[in-house]
Amino acid sequence: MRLAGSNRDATWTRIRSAGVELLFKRGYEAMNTRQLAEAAGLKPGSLYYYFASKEEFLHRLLVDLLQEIVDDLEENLEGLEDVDDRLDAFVRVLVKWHVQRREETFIASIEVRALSHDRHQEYMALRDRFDVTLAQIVHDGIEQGRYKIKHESIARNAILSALTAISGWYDPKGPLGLDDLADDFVTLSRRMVGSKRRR
Amino acid sequence: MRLAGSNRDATWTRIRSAGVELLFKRGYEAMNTRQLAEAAGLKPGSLYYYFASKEEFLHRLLVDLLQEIVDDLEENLEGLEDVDDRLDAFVRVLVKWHVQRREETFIASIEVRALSHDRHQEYMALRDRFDVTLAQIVHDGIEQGRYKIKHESIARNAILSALTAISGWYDPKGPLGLDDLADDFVTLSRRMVGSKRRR
Amino acid sequence: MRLAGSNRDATWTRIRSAGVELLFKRGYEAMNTRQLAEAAGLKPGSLYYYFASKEEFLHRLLVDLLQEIVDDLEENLEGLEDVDDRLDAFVRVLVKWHVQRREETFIASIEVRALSHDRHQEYMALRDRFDVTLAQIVHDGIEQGRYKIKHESIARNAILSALTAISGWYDPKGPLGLDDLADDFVTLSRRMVGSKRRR
Amino acid sequence: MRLAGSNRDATWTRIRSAGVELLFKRGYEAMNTRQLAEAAGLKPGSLYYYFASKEEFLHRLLVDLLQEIVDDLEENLEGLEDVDDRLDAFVRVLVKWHVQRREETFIASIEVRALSHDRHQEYMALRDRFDVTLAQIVHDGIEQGRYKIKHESIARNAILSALTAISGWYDPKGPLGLDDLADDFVTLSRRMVGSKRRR
DNA sequence: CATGAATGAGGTTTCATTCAT
DNA sequence: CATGAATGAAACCTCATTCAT
Repeated sequence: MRLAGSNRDATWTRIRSAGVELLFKRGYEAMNTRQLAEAAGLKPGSLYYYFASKEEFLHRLLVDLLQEIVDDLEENLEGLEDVDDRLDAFVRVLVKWHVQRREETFIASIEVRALSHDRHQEYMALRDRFDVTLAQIVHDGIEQGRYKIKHESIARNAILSALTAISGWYDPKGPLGLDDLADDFVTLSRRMVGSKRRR
Repeated sequence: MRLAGSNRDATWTRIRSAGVELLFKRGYEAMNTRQLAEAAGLKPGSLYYYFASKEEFLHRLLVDLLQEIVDDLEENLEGLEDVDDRLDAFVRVLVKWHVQRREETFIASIEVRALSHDRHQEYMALRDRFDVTLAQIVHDGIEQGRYKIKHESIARNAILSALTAISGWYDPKGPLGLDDLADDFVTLSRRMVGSKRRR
Repeated sequence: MRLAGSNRDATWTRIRSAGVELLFKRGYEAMNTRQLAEAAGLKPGSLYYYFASKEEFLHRLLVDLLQEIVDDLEENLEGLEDVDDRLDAFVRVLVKWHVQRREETFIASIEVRALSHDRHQEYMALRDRFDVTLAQIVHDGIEQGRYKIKHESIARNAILSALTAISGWYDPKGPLGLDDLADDFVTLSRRMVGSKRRR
Repeated sequence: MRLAGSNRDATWTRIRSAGVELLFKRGYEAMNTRQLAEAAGLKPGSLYYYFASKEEFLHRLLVDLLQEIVDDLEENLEGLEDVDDRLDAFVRVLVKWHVQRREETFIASIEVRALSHDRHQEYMALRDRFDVTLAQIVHDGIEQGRYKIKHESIARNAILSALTAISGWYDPKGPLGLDDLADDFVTLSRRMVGSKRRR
């Protein structure tokens, strides 16, 4: 039966945020739909009015988030020509997402493995846009004689993994704020690629 | 009955390496004891002569590995006084382990969450030795005016996560060898801390 | 809210024919009310303005159909005295229904089991009229020395099951038409009871 | 844990016969694995040590039975040249199976629909051997001028469905024995195809 | 040591049905 | 009449683990 005042969007929001919390705390396999339902104030079966399967739920979370990040990234890089400007923007955007949407980015970094083959592929196709973007920046920097690196892929992976790891160690209740991280990561990244720019 | 020629150690070795492969490919929750037994050439029930529970198995894997790394690390740092020498050694040891024991280090990076509270604590206590060691190096470097860093914890976490992420992206069938990674990571780390040393 | 132009009878007709199709293709247990609602252009909850339960829906379908057949049968036998005439009429009526209302008769032949005890009884009481009618014909034929049969019940069941099985194998897109089946089944039935009549 | 004296084959036999009874009484969709387990003296999960899924269980039952029938049929037709002899043998074998393994043949006649596409196909491929065999007999009889039939497919389907329907109406506690049915069905079949042979 | 047989707890998912709107 | 939101019961199945043999 229908509870007075219940409504699709509000319920979905409850399910989503309960899901994020559970996934963050316990992980995909350890979280179960009973917990999710309870946290969202529903009975287990009712969840399936909002998603087709537990895995689809995870997938939607991950893809939606990634899409938001990719969009934001492209928007922020739009119009920037200088490689250092582009590197800075890239780093700042990623730091921001890993700090502000820490739980979700953490889930994404770990639970991609839980996706079925097809959904994994779809996710990865989107995720590749990150790597490609960074690869282009690094590559251009080198060609222009602005960056100095032995193996591009190593530097690129090091930068990217340092960024994505933020959600694993950052403590929002600690002394460091978003700006601290963004500034420092900009510095670290410039140093890693051997850029001359300091300010 | 007992298979001819089978003995405790040989069987344990089979279980262990089958477990590593399964944990690497599927993850702890997705791996089940049936698969493990089959891959080790046993029936499920027989596993329990070698461990008390699935979780204990994982724990042993992780702790044994970590102990080996910690031992190796301390051995390699032994006697080194200069911060740059110490940083180099730290980086080289970690790169080596994440390349040579790629699967196990990858498992460790992800499956710590599956450990029960107590075992998690125990593991983390040991793991902290890494951080403390690196923290000391970075701190000394700054005090000696050799390194230049705004927030130590940020740089430290960035270095450590770039190192531990290696097992996630490194492809042993690719063109890069251990030395390539070790050399490059030494360079990257020096740059990150702002060291002047170049060779 | 209410769709323009929708009215009780038209909607019921849609539900009924959607139900027949689904029951024919999937069977009672495999058909669900979501599919039924969708095929009828409604939401699941709305179905309950047209029936009290899924089982009642099935029951109504089966009983209504059976009643139509029984009525038709009695009408067609009305006034026929000769056993061969009566047998012919009996066979022709049943063939006609199993060809023209193939889906419904097929459903009836299989899904009676899904009815609750009481409804099953009610259905079977009506269904018995078939058997009784045929039994009477066969019995009279034997008494009159027109038919030659060892065990009446065997012949009766054989005839009846051959007739009801038509809806299981008849292909309306195949070469055989209603008349082909009716004529042949008349012949077959006469032969089975050992009637001398040939035309 | 293991109950004293339990053993694979004996348990499977219990599951199988419990399954046959339940499928006969309730049908595939209405029977559930809890009932099956209980009737077999097991807990539900233990069933899956004996089959991979409920559907696979049904499939195995049906295919095993069908294979036995087909084998028996071919054995009994072996060496028979005369069409009437062949028809007689065909009928006697089918009557025997539908009387002696009444429950299983009944299940088969109804629950084929519950099989998934692939398993349905496999089953049907085997089942076709019946039809082909009977078709050949009827066809030969006609060519030899021994049988007289208008549309072969109609007669063939009528004979086959009368035979398979036996398991639906035959009451083993009633007055009719296997021989009564076999003899009568031989007579009925000969009459249906218009054979001259009487004894 | 190892196996074969089974358990028990829990997992995800399905579905007929209800009822406020 | 119809929908939208949810329920509750039950379905099939998985799996770490136990223990007699």
